[in-house]
Amino acid sequence: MSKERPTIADVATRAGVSKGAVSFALNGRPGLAQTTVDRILAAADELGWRPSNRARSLSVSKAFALGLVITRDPGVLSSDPFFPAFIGGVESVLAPRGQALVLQVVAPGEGEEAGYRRLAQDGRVDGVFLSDLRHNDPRIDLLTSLGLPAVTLNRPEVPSPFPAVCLDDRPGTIAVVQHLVELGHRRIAHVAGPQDFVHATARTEAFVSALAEAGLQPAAIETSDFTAIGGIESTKRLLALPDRPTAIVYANDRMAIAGMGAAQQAGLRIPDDLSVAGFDDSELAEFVHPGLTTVRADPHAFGEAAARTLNQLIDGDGSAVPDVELPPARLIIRRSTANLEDS
Amino acid sequence: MSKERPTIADVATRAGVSKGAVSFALNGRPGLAQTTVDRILAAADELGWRPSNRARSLSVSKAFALGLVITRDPGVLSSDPFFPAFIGGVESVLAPRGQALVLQVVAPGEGEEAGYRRLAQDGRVDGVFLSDLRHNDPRIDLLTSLGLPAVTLNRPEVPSPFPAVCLDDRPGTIAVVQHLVELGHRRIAHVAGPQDFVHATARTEAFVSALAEAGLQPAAIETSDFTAIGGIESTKRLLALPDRPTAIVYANDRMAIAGMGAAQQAGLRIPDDLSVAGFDDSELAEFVHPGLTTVRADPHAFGEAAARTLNQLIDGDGSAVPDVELPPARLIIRRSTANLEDS
DNA sequence: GTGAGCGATTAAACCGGTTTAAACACTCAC
DNA sequence: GTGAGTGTTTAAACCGGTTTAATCGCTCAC
Repeated sequence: MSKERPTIADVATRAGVSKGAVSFALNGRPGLAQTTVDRILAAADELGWRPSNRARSLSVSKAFALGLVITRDPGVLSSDPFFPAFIGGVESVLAPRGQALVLQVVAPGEGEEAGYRRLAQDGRVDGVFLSDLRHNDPRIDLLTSLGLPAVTLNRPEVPSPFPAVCLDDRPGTIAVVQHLVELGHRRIAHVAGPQDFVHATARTEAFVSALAEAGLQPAAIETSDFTAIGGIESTKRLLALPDRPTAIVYANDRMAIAGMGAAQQAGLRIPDDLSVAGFDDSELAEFVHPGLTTVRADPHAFGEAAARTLNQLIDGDGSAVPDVELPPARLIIRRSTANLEDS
Repeated sequence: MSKERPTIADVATRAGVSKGAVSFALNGRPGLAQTTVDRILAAADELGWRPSNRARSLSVSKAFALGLVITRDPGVLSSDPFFPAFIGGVESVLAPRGQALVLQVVAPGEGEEAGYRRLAQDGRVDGVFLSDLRHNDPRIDLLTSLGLPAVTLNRPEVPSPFPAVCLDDRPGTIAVVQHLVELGHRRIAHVAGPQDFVHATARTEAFVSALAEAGLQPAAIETSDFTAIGGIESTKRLLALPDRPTAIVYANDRMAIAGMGAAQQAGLRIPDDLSVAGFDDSELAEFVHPGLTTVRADPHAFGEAAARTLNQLIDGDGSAVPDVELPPARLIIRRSTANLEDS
């Protein structure tokens, strides 16, 4: 067998037609007799021919790939349960279509813009996912000026030229608060994520409004950074409060688990002395001691929906692509939250 | 300003030379007068021209991209501290060279081979990283037959056609065992990873031989799967042993943290009743309660070295690319290991 | 019998680079 | 003055597809 892979010309010769005819047959374009199409496809099959991505890329000016730029410190990225599952969902859409995923991990503030710019200018991708959406996110204007299609994960507050795929974090957060209120808690604090992230403020607002719904005020709100160390520091400050909260709602599991460790180290028993809830349902949440009450979304479905939407936008005829709303996150109750024994 | 990006023909016209001359100038090939080269580069600069990746890909038959296939359950992949940092290291090498990273996440046993095949046949990448190397790894033959260059992360026991980039896990494991022995432990157990992985057996063997060095036998060896749930089950079995071990060495942090939770749930105090050590130094290791004694490698450097080596192989003239040996992992002592109070 | 009309097919241009072989200009030796 | 040799430059082929415009063969109407 020859080592060289067959080209469209080989198929054409074999089927006794022109290159153009093969191209037409492959792409199912009308204007060819059915018998000819069959003959061409058979020839292609016998030769094991698959059209060259590179040649197609050049002639149709498409990359057949999508891009994901993760702007995050590698240390923080690890133990983030979102991206692996999200990427899995994306791939489940891309693979059957023969598309690829180009990934970039850049440190915050350092080369983020350059990352997108490179992806666009090198023509590496046909569109990108805009994850970790920020308020007044500069990337929206950047991508607009680069002419690179995009899909935002969650919805920016200002009208955006891009379709949004949304997984509402609020119902989950509200459920956590209601759960704690039902358990009798009245002094409930919140450790929030960085408030420049849309999903972080969404969780914070949901926390506040759910409390208000119950006629309560936040015991305190600490703005942290989603990291373990940040969670610990915030926790220490909360525990040092004159009127110590009886429950803490963290904006993610990592801060919650770390915060739980800090509380335990300070001699508090969980959940007897302090109830703790997280957000994400990361793998460890179930298995730390005590198991962490948290909120579980479906990042895999998120990835699927985002990929499908982005492809719609790319393939589209210019008509607007509708936003997608995913089913909200669910409360997962474990041992880290319990009845308030005495207030 | 025109929306169209300039092509090599535009630059040629502007500099008053032929397309070929521009190509020569760009690639620094000899045979052009210096003054001409300068003129061409100036023209390219003024036009803001950057050669099209797609066109180059087609004519030189290269993708200017590397591939990483992660064969892992997304649930297990999350909270794995290795890959984000590894990818960060890879990118730090690729970005300046204008290369991209194509990522695939596939579930174990499901489409792994297809993943590599697709990457190769679509000409998406010029080479791939072979991570989570297994014994008699079928991917080595697969890639050989696909003609796709590769670098193995760690060294297969059989001679391989690919260069290996190695981070020896043994010194770290040995250090853990020595540390425990010095603390007075004599009944030390091990929770291992799946023994088809090279790095898993390396840790197990190091565990056994380090104990032997101290004149000891393993209290028990549980083969687990690197997951939290697996770590818990193994831990329960170990704790139910007639001669319960006083220390457990886990093959990764995730199993260690989950195992620690299980032990605590069973009423054991750590480290008073049981010492626990992990492997990886994941973000949470420092912050769980008590802080986890573990072993820290440098996945970022691993990624850098792997990318550099793979590029050497791809760019190379066919001469052998030497294996790379990275500095071994270091022991990080925290609160989860302590003196044996009474034996 | 001729031309219009139509479906099927193809030749050739094109995408934007790289690379080969040939042409060119110039100097130098004999 | 001719030929060889050297250093520059270019025209054209090539990579492997897609796409446009033209051509071909055929039927049918008049």
